[in-house]
Amino acid sequence: MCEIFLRRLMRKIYPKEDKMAEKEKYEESKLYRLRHSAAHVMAQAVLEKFPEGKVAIGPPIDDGFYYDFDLPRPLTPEDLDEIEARMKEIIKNDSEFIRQEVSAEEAREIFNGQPYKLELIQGLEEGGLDEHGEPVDEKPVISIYKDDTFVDLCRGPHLKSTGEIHPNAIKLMNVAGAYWRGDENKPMLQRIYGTAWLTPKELKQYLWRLEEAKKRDHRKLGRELDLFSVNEEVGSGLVLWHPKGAKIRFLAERFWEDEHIKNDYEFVYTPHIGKADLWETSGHLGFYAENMYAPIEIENQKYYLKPMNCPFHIEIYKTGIRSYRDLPMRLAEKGTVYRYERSGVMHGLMRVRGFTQDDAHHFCAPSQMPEEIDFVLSFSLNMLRSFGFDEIKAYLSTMPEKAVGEPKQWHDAEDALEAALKRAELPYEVDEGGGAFYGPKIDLKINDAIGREWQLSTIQFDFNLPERFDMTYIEEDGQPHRPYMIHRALLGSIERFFGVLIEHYGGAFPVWLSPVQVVIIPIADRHAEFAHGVADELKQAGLRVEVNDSSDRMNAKIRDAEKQKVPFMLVVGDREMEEGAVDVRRRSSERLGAMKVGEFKELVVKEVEEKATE
RNA sequence: GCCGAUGUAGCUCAACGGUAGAGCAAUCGCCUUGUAAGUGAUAGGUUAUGGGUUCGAUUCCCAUCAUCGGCUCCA
Repeated sequence: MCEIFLRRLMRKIYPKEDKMAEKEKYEESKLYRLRHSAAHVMAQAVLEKFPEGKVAIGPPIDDGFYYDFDLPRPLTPEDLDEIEARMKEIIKNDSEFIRQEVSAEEAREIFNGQPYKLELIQGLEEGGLDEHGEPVDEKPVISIYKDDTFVDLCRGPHLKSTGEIHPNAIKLMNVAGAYWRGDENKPMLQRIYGTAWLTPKELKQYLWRLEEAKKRDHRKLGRELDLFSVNEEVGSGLVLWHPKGAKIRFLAERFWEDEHIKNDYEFVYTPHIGKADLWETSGHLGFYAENMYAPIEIENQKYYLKPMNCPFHIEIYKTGIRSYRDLPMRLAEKGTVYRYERSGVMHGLMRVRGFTQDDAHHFCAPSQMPEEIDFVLSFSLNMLRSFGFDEIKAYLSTMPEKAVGEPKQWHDAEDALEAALKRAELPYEVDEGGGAFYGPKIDLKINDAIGREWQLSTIQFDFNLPERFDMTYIEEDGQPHRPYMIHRALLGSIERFFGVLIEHYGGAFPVWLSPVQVVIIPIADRHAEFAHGVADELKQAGLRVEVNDSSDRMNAKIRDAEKQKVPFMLVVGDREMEEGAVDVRRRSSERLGAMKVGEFKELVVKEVEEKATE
């Protein structure tokens, strides 16, 4: 899909309503004041250590706070320990936070020698920008907060005194570089991240949650479960799918394909490169060039690796005269695209340079549009739900200030999108003016098992490309008309989707997606033949089965299967052989006891069909 | 791309200015086992790559590449 050509030009952030309410609630909470206060305490500790240091800003954030500094040397982990220790002393001093309102002139006096603060003061004075560099309407009151020996330019609010911070409920986490005001042309500062909670118990729980998140990190599980790798020899951001990961992908894609066939999609295949002219026509070389790989030159022609599939699908559309009777046309392709990503941004499967989109383009007559939107939204939701994502939220982005196409087109499209959302009874937020310049869109985001939000699907209108490629169809009136075009990706990037899937399930995939569904564990050598017989029977039913006939102890085999997160373990020994049975154990450690092979087979086949999750 | 950290066996980690060691995994045996690790032996590394300093570098310095945590950007 043609995601955001002119995002920087067009993007206007409008606060989203319920996020807004949540944010306000947080900002009024004691926890927020505590974190803000902890940031001040930290800044004092840092300045004591580096008297010549310059302070920038230090707000509370989701799980804690940070503060940015300009310091004479890079901080080390030992420095953090020292700073944290000093913070605890400052807390024990229990000094009061004192607010004072000052004039800009007084503020400049107080923060003489602190260039970042002086810049902030100037911003406040001009009433133009707040501490995040965001525009503000009114000229704000300039306030300072003092505690112990530290004074900071600060809007507040704060705790009554530093003693309200529990010294064992704070922890400095790490140091990172951060640009002053987030601008990469401005100086790089050192940011210290800390976490802070009301009680030591909450801190402990938070650290435990971090550990849990680490355990389900898809990069770690990808290695442990032998799913994929990213290899230095091959190149950064280029994924190697190992047999087990590829098996999961195959199963997911097979389901995806079946669903598309059932829903009147037609599959197409398109090349990985295309001539410069194509990308000129599409506008990519104008707007997207910085994300594209350098051209390949052959016979005096420049070819570019495709960053998107749309131009090819459009060219397929254009190979014939299309009648309104042919529409809607739905062309789908799992198209592999390449986008240049800056070297520091790659992240496992989540952010890569080569990835496959489960892409499709819908071409329809304007009159068909509302129905087409309805269809594509419910199709997306079914797809996501099939993979076990039940918490889905939608984001509707509407016409930005600078946009192509008629406002009427836009509003019709937006209305259709919103109507579809309402019919789907989906919670959604509207990002007014947040659409790309070429059309409004719906993004679908899911919440994973530990509550993190991931964007997967996107459904985007495009009023730009049909124009650029001069696409037409013949209407009832016998005249050529411009079709509507919708880009959509349901899983998004298959690589990224896989990463989310791994983290959502912590590697314990539902049975229908498990690369190995059943491991059979013969207790002694004499049971191996029987075990293989059972395996064959299960394989006949389409199950993915392995027999662990190594000379390991049964316990070791169970441990191994558990670590590989195989959904079912079948122990077979003398008793089972006699009865033609298997002793069933789930990876959840639940023992289902002995059952006939046929009975077990039915159980698993049913779970596969139902796409059951545990 | 930027800031910082890191790069030692397949994995997780030791050690160190005098050319590397453990556990797990692997391989080969022995044991023939009842719901998360039986046991012995063997093999496995130009210490990411390329330079420099040094009598000597895996260790110190520089560059490159990659990874990690962030920033920026984003599917």
